[in-house]
Amino acid sequence: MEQELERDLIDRGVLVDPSSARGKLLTQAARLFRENGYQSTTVRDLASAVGILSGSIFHHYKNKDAILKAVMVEGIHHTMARMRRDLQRAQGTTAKLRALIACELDALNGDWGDAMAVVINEWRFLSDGGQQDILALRDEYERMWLDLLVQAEKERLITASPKVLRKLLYGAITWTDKWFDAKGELSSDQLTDAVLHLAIKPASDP
Amino acid sequence: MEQELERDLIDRGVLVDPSSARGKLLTQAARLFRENGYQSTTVRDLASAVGILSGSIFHHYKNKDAILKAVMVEGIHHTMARMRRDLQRAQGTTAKLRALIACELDALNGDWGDAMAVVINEWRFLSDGGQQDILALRDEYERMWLDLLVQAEKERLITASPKVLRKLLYGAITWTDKWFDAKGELSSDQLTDAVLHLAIKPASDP
Amino acid sequence: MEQELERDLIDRGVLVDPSSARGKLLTQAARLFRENGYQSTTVRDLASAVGILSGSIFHHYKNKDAILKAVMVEGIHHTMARMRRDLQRAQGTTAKLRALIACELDALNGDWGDAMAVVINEWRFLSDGGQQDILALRDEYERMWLDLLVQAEKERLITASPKVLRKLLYGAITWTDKWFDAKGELSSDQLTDAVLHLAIKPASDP
Amino acid sequence: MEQELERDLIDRGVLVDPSSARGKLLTQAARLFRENGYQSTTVRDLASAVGILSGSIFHHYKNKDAILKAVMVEGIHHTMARMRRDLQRAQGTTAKLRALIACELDALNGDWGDAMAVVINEWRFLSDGGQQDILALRDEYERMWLDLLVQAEKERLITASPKVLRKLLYGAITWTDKWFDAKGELSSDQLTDAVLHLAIKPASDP
DNA sequence: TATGAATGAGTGTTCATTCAT
DNA sequence: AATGAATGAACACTCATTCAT
Repeated sequence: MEQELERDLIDRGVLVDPSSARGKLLTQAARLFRENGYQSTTVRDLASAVGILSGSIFHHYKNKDAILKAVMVEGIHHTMARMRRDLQRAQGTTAKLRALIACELDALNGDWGDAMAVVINEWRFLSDGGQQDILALRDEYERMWLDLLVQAEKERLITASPKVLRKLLYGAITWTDKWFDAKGELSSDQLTDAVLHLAIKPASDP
Repeated sequence: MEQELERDLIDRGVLVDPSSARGKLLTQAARLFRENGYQSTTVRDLASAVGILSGSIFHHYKNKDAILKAVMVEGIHHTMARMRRDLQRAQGTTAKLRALIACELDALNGDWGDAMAVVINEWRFLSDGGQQDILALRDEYERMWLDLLVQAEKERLITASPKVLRKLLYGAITWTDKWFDAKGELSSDQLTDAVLHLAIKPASDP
Repeated sequence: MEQELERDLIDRGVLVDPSSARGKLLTQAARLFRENGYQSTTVRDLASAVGILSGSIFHHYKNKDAILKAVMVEGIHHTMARMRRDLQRAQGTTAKLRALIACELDALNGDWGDAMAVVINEWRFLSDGGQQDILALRDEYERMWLDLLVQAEKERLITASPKVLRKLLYGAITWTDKWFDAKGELSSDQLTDAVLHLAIKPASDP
Repeated sequence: MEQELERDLIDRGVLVDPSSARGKLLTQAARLFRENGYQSTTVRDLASAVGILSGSIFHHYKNKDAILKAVMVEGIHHTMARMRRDLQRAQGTTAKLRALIACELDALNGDWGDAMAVVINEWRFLSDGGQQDILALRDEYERMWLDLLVQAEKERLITASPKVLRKLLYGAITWTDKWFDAKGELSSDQLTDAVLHLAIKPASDP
């Protein structure tokens, strides 16, 4: 199911084929950037992770910054594609909100979790130019959230302002990267519910 | 009032006098580490920010890592002192919870906001030894939060588990560093309330 | 003849080809270390002596210590190869002893004299790890001396204990590095005889 | 006995009083220079060894080079004084030669051994000016040896030329610093005899 | 004499990037 | 595409020396 989604994006040229040389490089870069940070990961580290020499990296990407940007673009595209699909499938505002939260949480844990973690944690190391280029993508991404929260506000599901709530939720969700362990006591579903209930209080029993 | 608190800590040797050479260095280091990140801030940057030459830095601190650690220790000590005081002043669990949230939010905006932001964002760049040393301090800090949330759970003010809720709140609060502007439309008080209501449902109108 | 010996060692990978980049670096390093000492020779000195920039040094050797170690290994290997060959050629204990003395004296004056002088004079600047690695080589080297001196003792050619005599001879021989001039009045042969007669009383006239 | 010799030299202003501040500094400098080498010993090391701060060193000596020179001057003066005395006491050329050897060996092991070891091992780190100044002292020292060896040659006690023999003996003797242990199996007396027999072969039994 | 903060040139080392092969 | 030697600017850190107090 997930693979279908990916295949489609690759075929349309949005994502890089992960079995290609560039794709392998991106996968390893995402992993290394997440594990050690962008600045602590050397071009040599990247090269040796994919089995080539450092000089060869620059046949694939102009410079290190371009690799960081490419990792981020992959991460955002992938997450957005899933969000669009899951949003459509869910019925009702609360269900849709739960879907978005689940997507964003899973984005940090699933196959493309490395890339999305890089978007969040290494953002400030992306060059100004790179940030500009990606900002449009992020705006589109955020609009999906805001539109839904505005709807939730109309339905009086939430009390805080959509903009503020979104940012608080974003912080809470992205920080899970630092502490949540999918194999621990707390399940992904329980975590999703916990986050959902930050925004929406469960209907009290009468 | 705030200054009294600080003066006391300085006199007791917990904090460095900010008017001393070491103090000035720490203040500037906190600012630069926050603005540009630990790794992107060079020792020469630090030196020129306090008007000395790079070699002189090492008369005050053994190495760059020691400066990072000192900044963090300052930040945590300062925040903890305020938390202890405000916790005592507040009456009732809800008020105490609001006090902790306010402290943590202010910790990122007040005079020592730079240092506290460094604790959060540059943690992984601190050497293993440094992390060990500070961990005890952080534990003490987190215990204040957990004890209060456990109490809130007993009083059925919160529904999520204290541990999970603390981490979600921590993420939401620390992320404000990236978007909240004290001079913007949203006041500090309003932000504090918004965070409080992530944890506690506002009392319903009778 | 000497060149054959060298060529063989290079082909077997024991020695570095002196016409390669690494080899040139080693030759110059040996010379500079001998002339100015290890600590007084900067990496920049080494680089400029072979016509590259300082950063490029580290493509060939991990660090400065590795260069020192490599110089020493070259020196010892070269000297040992000559000692083995000349020992085999000489007939009789006295002739063999003279051969060893000549080898050790020449080791400080010939093409690889710089490297051997570095072994003697810069030993204490080699890292502990490096010393460990080379110690095995030195042991092998010293065993050749000791075995011969033990034989000489059996034949009553020498009176002092082999161990003590070896050390006294070692000091006398290596110190020639500081005063002996091959182009001076005293010839190499005469010097060799002088050292030989420290150990062995010249045959009395009948 | 030894102390009388020292006291006399101190009173005549040749040596520095070891109980004075300068004297303590020199004693510690000799020890540190011997143990770690001149270049590896920092001015801070010297200062902390005598319990002062680094800046204060320069009230006693103009610079680090002056300390090295002072250590060497002490060492040579002390050794020469002993050599003069013991030479006078000994009767006969062989006895005198044995006395000189004993003096030079003891110079490396006795109270002033550190200083004399520094003369030998750190010589090349002394500035050119410093070397010039000390050379006269060393010449005087060496003349005592040469005069005696010339006499020994006349008496046909030795076969090698006095100049060459002196240098070979110097090498053999100074190298003992690296291996001889006064508490080991070999006694000082035995070592002295061993060195003596490098120069003079014991009369063979008829 | 002693202090200790400051100097400033210098050290070994790193690393993204280039380029002839 | 890939190599790998070379670049060169930058880095954290060292240390003999100075000097106002």
